[in-house]
Amino acid sequence: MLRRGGGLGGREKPGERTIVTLEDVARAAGVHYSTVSRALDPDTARQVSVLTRKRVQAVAKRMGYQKDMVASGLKRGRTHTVAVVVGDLANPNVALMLRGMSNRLEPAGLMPLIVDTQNDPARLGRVLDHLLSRRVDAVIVTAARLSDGPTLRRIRRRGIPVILAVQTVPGIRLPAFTHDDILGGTLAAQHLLALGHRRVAQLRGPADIYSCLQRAQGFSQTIAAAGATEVVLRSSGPMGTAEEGGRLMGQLLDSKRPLPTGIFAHHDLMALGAISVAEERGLACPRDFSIVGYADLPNVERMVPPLTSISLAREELGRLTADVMVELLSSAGRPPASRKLAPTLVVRQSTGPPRDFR
Amino acid sequence: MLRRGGGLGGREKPGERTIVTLEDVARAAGVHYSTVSRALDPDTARQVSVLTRKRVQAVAKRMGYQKDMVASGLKRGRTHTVAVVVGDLANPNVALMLRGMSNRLEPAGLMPLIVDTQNDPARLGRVLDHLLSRRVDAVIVTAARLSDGPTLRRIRRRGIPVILAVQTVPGIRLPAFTHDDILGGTLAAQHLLALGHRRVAQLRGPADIYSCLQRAQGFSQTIAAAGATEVVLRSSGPMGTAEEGGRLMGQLLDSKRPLPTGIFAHHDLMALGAISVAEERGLACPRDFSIVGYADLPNVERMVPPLTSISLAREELGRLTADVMVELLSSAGRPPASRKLAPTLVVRQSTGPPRDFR
DNA sequence: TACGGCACCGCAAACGTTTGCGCCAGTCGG
DNA sequence: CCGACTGGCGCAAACGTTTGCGGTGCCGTA
Repeated sequence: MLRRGGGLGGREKPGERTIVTLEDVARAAGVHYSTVSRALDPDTARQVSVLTRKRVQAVAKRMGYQKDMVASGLKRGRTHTVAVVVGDLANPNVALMLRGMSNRLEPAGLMPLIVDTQNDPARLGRVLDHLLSRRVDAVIVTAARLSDGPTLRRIRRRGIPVILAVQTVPGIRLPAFTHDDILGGTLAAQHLLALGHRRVAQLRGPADIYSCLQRAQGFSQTIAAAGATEVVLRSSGPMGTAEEGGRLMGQLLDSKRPLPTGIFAHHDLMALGAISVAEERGLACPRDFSIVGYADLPNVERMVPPLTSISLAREELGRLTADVMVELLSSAGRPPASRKLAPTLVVRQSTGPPRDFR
Repeated sequence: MLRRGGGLGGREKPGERTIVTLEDVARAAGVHYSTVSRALDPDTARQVSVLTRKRVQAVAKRMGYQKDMVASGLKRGRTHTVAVVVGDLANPNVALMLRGMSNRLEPAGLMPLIVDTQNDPARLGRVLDHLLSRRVDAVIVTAARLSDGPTLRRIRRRGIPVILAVQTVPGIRLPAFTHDDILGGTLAAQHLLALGHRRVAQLRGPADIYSCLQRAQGFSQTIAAAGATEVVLRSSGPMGTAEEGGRLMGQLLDSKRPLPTGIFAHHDLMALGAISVAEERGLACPRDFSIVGYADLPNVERMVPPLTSISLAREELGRLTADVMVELLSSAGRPPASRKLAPTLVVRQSTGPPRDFR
């Protein structure tokens, strides 16, 4: 029985923290500790006779032995740990995806190491270096910006599996699991067109986020194909805040052109911010303009008005990514293929037929 | 230079994953690897002459050496890792607190291991065992239920520091950082009383969550002291869902007694669910009844009606807890004292003066 | 009886780092 | 000029696990 000092958590007693090692179990069971190691690992258990195996397992259980994953990690070079880099933990989108991911990683014995870059691209490199020094088995990056290509390639050269989720970077040779944002933009456009809108606006998210480019592309090309006119407002600030949405809406209202009747915001919060600003100026949604959001945030159906939005399967995306990672780490297999999840349009009350009023 | 196989992340090349060890650096610098170890650790750097120290540091940097935290952890018995057990990652309350916590732990070189019990009390024990086998330096439990006392005591006996956050358990000898929920309940009651409500109801959260008991206590005793009458509805389901709130509101409306004019819900979502159900029956808030929520969820001010709520300093609580943990782990100090953060009342439009209507 | 084969188990070397100990060459005081 | 001391560094033993290798016994067959 080995004792370590140092710990205290409310009471102070010298030399608490006793940990049971293989050797302790071995002594108690009257075998060599290598035998204990074999008896307790399902993969090698058949190398020891049924008799001693049972005995060792019983003793181990009685003594409360638990494998030291740190020592095991050092020896095997596998820590059963995967780094998950997120842009903002408090983003409900991210949180839901993490939940889906955790639910699949944990049963497989993999522990996610969740780190938050706080949407600061500069932190990605530092954070990844730190994670590598912790010898993570793999990395999942959910917050890749367009400028992160070099950093991602550098990590890949370290030889550990890297998977992208939610966000990807064009031209990078890494498996990516994302939402089909072109489709998302297309759905938004089709919905507005079907309602009869011919003059639309787009409130774009940051230009260094690929999914925003995709949303824009899907939307714009569908609008253009229908021969409708579109005005584009570009956000420069952080991703999807109500303030940004309000600011862009303000710009739209300040312009001399007639207000578009249909608006596509790249994020629900942007849509909500836009609605607030419009209401301050006496415009009502959906009476004076329709707006469709993106990401389908929780409780957005309880807002006023309940927001028509593009719904993303976030937990599902997390689960999918995790499943692929588990598969990749267990069977040393071929690199997995990227996949896109189809978003769906959820129609609520922020959209309706246009009413020309100017 | 040491090579390990196995990794692949999109490309397959045998024997990538090269990692630079102390020995590699030592060879390149012409010293023993123990000297390298000392030269690179600020605490021991003065044991090596300035000359070789500079040289070793330069070589290490040039070769891209990074300390293997796994090996270091094994040797030192300190993994610079703290377990953070949460009840539900996707809960915005939790996510914000985690953000606050991460922001303070990471600069101190501590990595949070976030695990989600999915509000399943039975998982707490298993999850903690797993974390202990990963040799975490400390544990922060943010999801303690009343029934978790024995499990928590068991972990504490393992000798590593345990701190409670958000939720605590009465009578346990562990430092806890929580919101002052008695005060929260009191504030809600005072607000309703000040508006003139004399007949109030309380939609309680689960009975095995201490903070709900505290909210109830603060509310009820304030109401009673004012001589007003209160009816209590008890939730049996999971914590703070809109469905639970709606169900309890239904019970309230079904009872023969006149509807209380002021309602205190133990969670914003419960309040929202209650409002929905009431509206289905033709009652409007705040015209027919006032309601005050709890936790002040993000965007709740954009709901209809904007919810009067008890606001909690979530990020602050996370930061505070993390700061204490950092202090506790660095200077092997005395056990820290518990602290309570004061919530505040945020008045919006779901509360107003009563209007007797039956 | 001899011997190949096999099942079971012990031995010891790793994995990469930390650290007590001890050696060596200086330096300084006596 | 000698002893004690000290700064700088190497040596090697840990930390707890995994695992190739080799050594026992035992069985079966020749």
